[in-house]
Formats: sequence, structure tokens, C-alpha cells
Amino acid sequence: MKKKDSPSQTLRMTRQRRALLEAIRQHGGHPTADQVYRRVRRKLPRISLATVYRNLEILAEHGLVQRLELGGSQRRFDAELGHHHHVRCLDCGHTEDVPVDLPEIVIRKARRATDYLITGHRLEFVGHCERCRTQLQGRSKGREGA
Amino acid sequence: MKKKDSPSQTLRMTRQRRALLEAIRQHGGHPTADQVYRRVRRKLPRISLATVYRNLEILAEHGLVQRLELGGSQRRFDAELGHHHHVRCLDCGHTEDVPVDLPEIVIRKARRATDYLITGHRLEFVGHCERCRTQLQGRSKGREGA
DNA sequence: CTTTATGCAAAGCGTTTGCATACTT
DNA sequence: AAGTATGCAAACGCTTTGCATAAAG
Repeated sequence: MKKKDSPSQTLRMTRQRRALLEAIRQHGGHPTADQVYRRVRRKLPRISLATVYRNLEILAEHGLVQRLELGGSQRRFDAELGHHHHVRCLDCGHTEDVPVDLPEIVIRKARRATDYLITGHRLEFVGHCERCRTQLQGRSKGREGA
Repeated sequence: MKKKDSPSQTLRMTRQRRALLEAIRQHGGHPTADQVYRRVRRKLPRISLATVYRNLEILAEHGLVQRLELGGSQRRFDAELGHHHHVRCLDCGHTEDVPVDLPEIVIRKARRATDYLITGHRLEFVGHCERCRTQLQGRSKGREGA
């Protein structure tokens, strides 16, 4: 279900990879591949979406970006490398960091409760962002800026 | 990003819906739409996959099954209605319940930390299941029974 | 009899892949 | 020069939709 190949030794620093890294850092949030694509096209208008997908994957394998597994239908990436958790808006899909940690005791309890070898966890809050609560009271759907 | 329509008042109990409910209950775990499809076909061989998707959605809206938002590329469902958390195997994708709760204090902390209106959360542990750890030591990939 | 659900096939969406060419090292 | 990475277009896997027919209330 997941790639296990080790990162190939040397990562060629191509123009597109540099630009991708810059784009994802500039974005600052949790962009989807498509959002990264749109942003990187400002610098490299001829870059292909396939290159974006391939390289986000590769940059993640090399630990230069983080691949997030959040709810919703699109994969997201993050320039921030540390382990952290998120809130996602059920209306517009916008996602932000939440500075909370899962207490060690919960992790210990989980380990005790299953025969899985637990290697990580993901905590995601869901709800409604400020913008959707006020601006779009109840009705209609929001959009998300790149 | 998500449907907000309220469940229509009356749910027609068609043969296929009854069978779907039975199939998902028999499965007992966290089947994907396709797994439900394969199982329900034992009883109704002519049922269409579209019907499965449509009705899992509808049954979820009516609160008869739970739609899970776990990692991985496929949506999963659950006959178990209560709020609970999961472990997922990174090798074979198999998912089980984990009887732990997120302490209230973490939720309160999250509420304080963001301006989202938090309405729920999802905690997913990841790791390696017993079967993949022993049987398939390191190499190769597992499969998942329906 | 009216309304909603079904099956089928086609479309949709995000992501991946094959291949000839261009670029890095 | 040797070996990758790129762009393009086509394929993919999962999910959704349009439509004529069938079934439920």
C-alpha cells in the first residue's frame, strides 16, 4: 500500500525541483499537488503536472517536504517537516496546523490494545473555519486560494 | 467539499439496501465500497456498483452505517456507529479499531488554539499488522480479504 | 399512479506511466 | 558521454452521473 524503496543516493537538483521546493515553501500552508502546480507555473510556465507529482513524491522520500495524509480526496504537502496535527474545514477544505500533541499515555494505551506495531499516528480535527462560518453562513460552498 | 443535504424523510427499503446493510454487517470490519460490492453480489448478483456507491452514501446520511475517512485511496464503511479510532497497516492496508479516546483536554486545547468551530476529530494510528510483521517479514506486499 | 431507485455505460477527477527528448553531472 | 528528468498524452483506479426502465409506497 505504500512505497518502501529507499531514496536513491543523489538527488539531482533540477530547475523544476528547486522551483517546486520554493513554491511549496512560499505557499506556507498545505497545498495540493495542483495548487503547487499552479504556483510553480509562475516561474516555470512549461512545467508539466506529471513532473509536479513525480517530484513532490521524490522530495518527500528525500525528506525535503512532508506528504500529508489528511481526509478529503486530494493529497497535500507541507514544507514544514516536523510532526504536527491539523484542523480541516468541512465546507471549504482549508487546513491549518493545530499545536496540540497526542499524550504519550494514549499512544501507550493504543500499543497495549492492539497487536500492530504502531509507528505513528495522525490526529485531525474537523469543523468549520472562521471564513465559512461568517461569510458563507450555512448556505453555499467556499473556495480555497492557492 | 461535503454534502450538507439533510436526509430525505423516508428511506425506501429496497432489496438492494437491505442486502447492503446485511453485507456490511456480515463483513464486520471496515470494507471499501468494492468489498461491499463483492459480498453483496453473493445475494444479488445483478446489483450495480453504482447502486452500491449511491446507497452506502445514503445509508450513511441516514445514520445506518458510518462512512470512515481513513488514509489510503479508498473510502471505507463501518456497520459500527459509535465514534471510535483506528490502526492501519502500512503494508497491507488492513484496518482495525483501537479502543482509545482522545482526552477531553486535548480537544479543549485544540478549540482554544484555533478559530475553527471544531465539530469532530479523527485519530488514526499507523504501523504494521501482526500478519505483515511475521509472515511477510520486510519484503513484499500483503493482500486483504473481503 | 407517482415518485424514487436501479442498472448500465459513460464521464469525472486526481494520480500514474510510457516514451522520445532534453538536461545534469 | 552516461544516466536521469522532463513534457506530453494516454492510461489508471475510484467515484459519480445521465438516462431509460423497474420497483416501492
